[in-house]
Amino acid sequence: MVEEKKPFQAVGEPNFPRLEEEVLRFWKEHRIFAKSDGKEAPKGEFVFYEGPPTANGQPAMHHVLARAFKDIFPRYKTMRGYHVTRKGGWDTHGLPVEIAVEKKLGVLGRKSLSPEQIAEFNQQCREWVFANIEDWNRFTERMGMWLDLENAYITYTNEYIESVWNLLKRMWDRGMIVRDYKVVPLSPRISTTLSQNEIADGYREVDDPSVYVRFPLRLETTPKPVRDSLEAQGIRLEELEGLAILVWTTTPWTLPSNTLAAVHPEMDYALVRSPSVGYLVLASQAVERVGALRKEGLEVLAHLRGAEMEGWEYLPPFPEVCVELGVVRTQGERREDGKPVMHFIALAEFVTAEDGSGVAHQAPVYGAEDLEIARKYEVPLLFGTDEYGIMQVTEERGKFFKDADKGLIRSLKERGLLYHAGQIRHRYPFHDRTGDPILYFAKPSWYIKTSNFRQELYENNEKINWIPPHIKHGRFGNWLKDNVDWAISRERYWGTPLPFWVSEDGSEYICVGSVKELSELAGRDLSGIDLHRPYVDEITFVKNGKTFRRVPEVLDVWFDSGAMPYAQWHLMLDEKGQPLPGTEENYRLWRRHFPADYICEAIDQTRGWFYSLHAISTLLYGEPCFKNVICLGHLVDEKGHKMSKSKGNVVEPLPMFDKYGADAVRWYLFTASEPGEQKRFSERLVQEAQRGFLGTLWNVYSFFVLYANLDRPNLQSRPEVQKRPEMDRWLVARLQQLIEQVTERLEVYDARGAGKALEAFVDELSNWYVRRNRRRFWKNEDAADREAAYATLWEALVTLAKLTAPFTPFIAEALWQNLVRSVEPEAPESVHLAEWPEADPQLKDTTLLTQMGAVVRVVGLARSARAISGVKTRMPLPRLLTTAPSETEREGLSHFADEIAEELNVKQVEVLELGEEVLSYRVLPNLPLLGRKYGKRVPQIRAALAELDGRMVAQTVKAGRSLSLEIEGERVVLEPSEVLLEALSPEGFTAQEEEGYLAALEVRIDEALFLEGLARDLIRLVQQARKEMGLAVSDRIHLTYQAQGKYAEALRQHGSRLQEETLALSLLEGEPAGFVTELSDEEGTVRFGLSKA
RNA sequence: GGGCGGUUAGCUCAGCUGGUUAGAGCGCACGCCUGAUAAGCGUGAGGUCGGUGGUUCAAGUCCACUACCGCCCA
Repeated sequence: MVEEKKPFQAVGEPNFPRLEEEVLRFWKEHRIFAKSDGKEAPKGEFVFYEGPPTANGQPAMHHVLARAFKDIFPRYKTMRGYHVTRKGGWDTHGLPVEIAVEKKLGVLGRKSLSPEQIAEFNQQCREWVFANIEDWNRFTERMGMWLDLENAYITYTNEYIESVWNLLKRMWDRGMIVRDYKVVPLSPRISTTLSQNEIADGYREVDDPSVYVRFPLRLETTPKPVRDSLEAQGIRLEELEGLAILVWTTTPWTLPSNTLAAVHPEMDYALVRSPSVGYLVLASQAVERVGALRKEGLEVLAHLRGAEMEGWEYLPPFPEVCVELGVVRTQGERREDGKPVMHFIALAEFVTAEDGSGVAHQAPVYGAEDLEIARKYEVPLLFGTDEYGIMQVTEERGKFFKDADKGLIRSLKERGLLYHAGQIRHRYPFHDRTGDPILYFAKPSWYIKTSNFRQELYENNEKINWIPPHIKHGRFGNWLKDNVDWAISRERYWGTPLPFWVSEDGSEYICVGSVKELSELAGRDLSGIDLHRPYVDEITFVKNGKTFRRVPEVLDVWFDSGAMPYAQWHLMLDEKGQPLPGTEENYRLWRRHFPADYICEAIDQTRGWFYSLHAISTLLYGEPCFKNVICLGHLVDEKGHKMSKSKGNVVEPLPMFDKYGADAVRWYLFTASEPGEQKRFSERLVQEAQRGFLGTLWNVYSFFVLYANLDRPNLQSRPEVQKRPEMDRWLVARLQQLIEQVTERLEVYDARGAGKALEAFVDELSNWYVRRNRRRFWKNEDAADREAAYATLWEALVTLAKLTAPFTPFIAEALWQNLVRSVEPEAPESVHLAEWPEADPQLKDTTLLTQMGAVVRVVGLARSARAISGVKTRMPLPRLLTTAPSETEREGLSHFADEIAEELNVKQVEVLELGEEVLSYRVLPNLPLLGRKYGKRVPQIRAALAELDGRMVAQTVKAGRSLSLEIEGERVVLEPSEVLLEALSPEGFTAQEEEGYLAALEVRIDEALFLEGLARDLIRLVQQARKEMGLAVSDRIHLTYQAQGKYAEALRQHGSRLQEETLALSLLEGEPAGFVTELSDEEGTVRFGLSKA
């Protein structure tokens, strides 16, 4: 006999990693991703932007997190009938690449590389960028992320760069780009700009000078508020000969560059008399501390508010410097409007009096905050050093800046300006490669005037849906509110060159917006040229009789990535916003993919990609370029520590995939915590996810296949839902509910909420539906009932395959292939080509759902009661009394009384109506209702209710009558809905009660029940033996036995039941033959002999 | 120094607009089931909800202050 082919492929122990490899092979062979791309999309485009990672490092666990969230919604939307373009992208320029290459080459400063060296360096960068591209591609694919890697945009390509130039040109034309100074951290000597990252590790504790200097005030310029204030305090200005403001600094070498002295507008300042140096102004808070430095008492004569002193002029410590540097012609020169050019008191919020005198020396060349203030007061810059940190002024000229401190302090002393020179210990950054202290230095820089668009940036942000919501007005909103101009230039090599050409005399600039434009300027065709340095540097041209050269800087890489909505399609527009000739198709592609419906990255991108995207689109288009954004929290280790290579707590993704499967990792990441929260990650947690959700789902699936292969149900034509048993109709209703929940959650980008709904369903499916219905799948002679059961479970599993497809694409595919493709040859080739299920409201029987809810709840209570009683489940109990708070639920309990009885092994289930004899009740106020109505009287009402006879209240409520109470002489009438009744455990039962649900077991075991229990013991004994013999579940047997005592009696009464359960064709008393098993205890002894029929 | 987030059971996390006895999973202990079986299920113990003060009939939830942890910025 030829064995018939099984309807379904046998399902064994789950091996998720192997399953995933098979699914990957299937996808590849059948080009499923490409087919999903070509699938009909009646709902149009759902726009997704891939935030480009840099591929120069290894993909790590946090990339799995981002990629999982980037994958789930496009998959979902595709199933819902959208088309999703999943164009990959790579960020290729910038510092991380340069640093990696520098390390590799072992070069240090690159202050002045020759063009040949730049060419070589950039070539290395270009190669290095994709050092790990293979790993990235393999990893992306392996984790089940569908991304078009073949057509990925790459930021270093000429097309991309040209689009970036085009964007810059359009900003340039609108006057959005300016050149200004920016304070950057330099490594002096090599004069190389460092990044924050490079200096972050370089902080050291050092002793630096702490110097208090007198800046003599020019009394003739005393502001009126100061005059008035002093007068009111009885001080005459004329008497304050030699009055000086006391300024503090830790960088004496910057004193020659002083242009302002800053005070806090709200702070209180004191006018004091020093026995040693005369009149001084300093922060009141600092008076005692500063006096102590010179071991003298400072006598406070008057108080001034910081704001009053604004504009008060002083004589700087090195007044000759400003003339020497040619910034002004004479000392004390004034501007056309009569105001001083520099050297006056300014207001600044950042000033404190914690250290120093509460008056901050301002040398704007050497501090970012100082530069801000200088801009505000329109004060010029005094460059006391060059960009290598060499002093250019004073007698210390030619010295390294740090070495100038001593001489300058001596000089201050000679000039009679020094109040005190000491030392302070603080943290200061050093460049660890040169060992030099960092020099903060104002360098000319290119800016985009984003601060002019603060309002627009903020308003456009209002249109974006942020997940989690607090980012919108928190981290991102605040950042926009305090927006400062975007510094876009970098003195680097590997980046998009700034397309700005400057005339030789520095007076004219030209921004180039395309290769074609550059060709025209240069008078030759440049279409083949590499748009990187050094090649673009070599292009010069003459216009209006002047030779133009490119400025040396390259572009901030964040501009590269923020330009991807346009540059990924090589968008090229003219000044009117129309596509340049020949780029119409690019334009069309861009329009179709702008703005994005959804993007997702980790929280560190608020100031990175999220910002650059937002800034560019707001400035050029006046609208946001993404509508929904998930901002992921960081991944940390199990102890909440950052994962880092040095700590050795990094969890590699690929080994996790190989051990537990990508689905398990994905599931964990989706459901572990809110996406915006920091997530603790460890192998153990992934394992938990695998065992919990995926394992249970797999179990149900394998259960189905096991029995379906035996029974061969007809799944092509399934019985109508209305004609199926109630239990099936319940599962169908529950399934509709699930579809609604998952869909609703995914619509609002809540993967976790959807996942939780799936978990709850799978748990109920396994531990309620399958558990309760096992018998219907095994040896069920009732064909209609059996077919209904298979149909229902099959539908549930198929629907689950679809609902889980976006989350766990592999296991979903495995289910689909095995369950659907064999039954419905017309079905889509892959679950990922299937349509998202729609809930059928007709099938969602809410009454049934409520009733089954009560059943499950009561069963739980009864299990608890049984555990307390100590009587094991195998022993039948005569009766369960039960009730629930609502009429509907009580009906449900009656309706499913047989299910409950069987589940709990009780003979009878009795549902008690409200107010029945055996029940007593706790009477509680319905607080949400009563609280609003009675306020302060709630505690009294509560107390009064507790006094009442519960059964009487129950009867009143049952009759729909209101309840009358007497509270402190006043009558209070409560509606039936305003009180809650909770049934209490009746006397003489082992019971559990909770919120109105009750399960009370009658623990009384008579002879008949006892024998029945013993019979179940015997059944179990034989079943165990069958298993030990290695029989198949369908094998028939013959039984022989010898029994004494109660067991003999149990067999007499329940022998046929035993035969039925154990598939025994005969049960004969006699010498046990074949496989022998026995049992002996105080109830008697029994020996069985089993032989295969 | 500023901004944002977090702090709930041994661990990982829920807890909607304030409302009855604060939940889940894992772990632990105990038990059940035995034709989903080298699986499955249940029950139980375990929490002063970081702290203090306030608002309220009622606070894990709202307000103020504060401590600690994390991230970002300076």
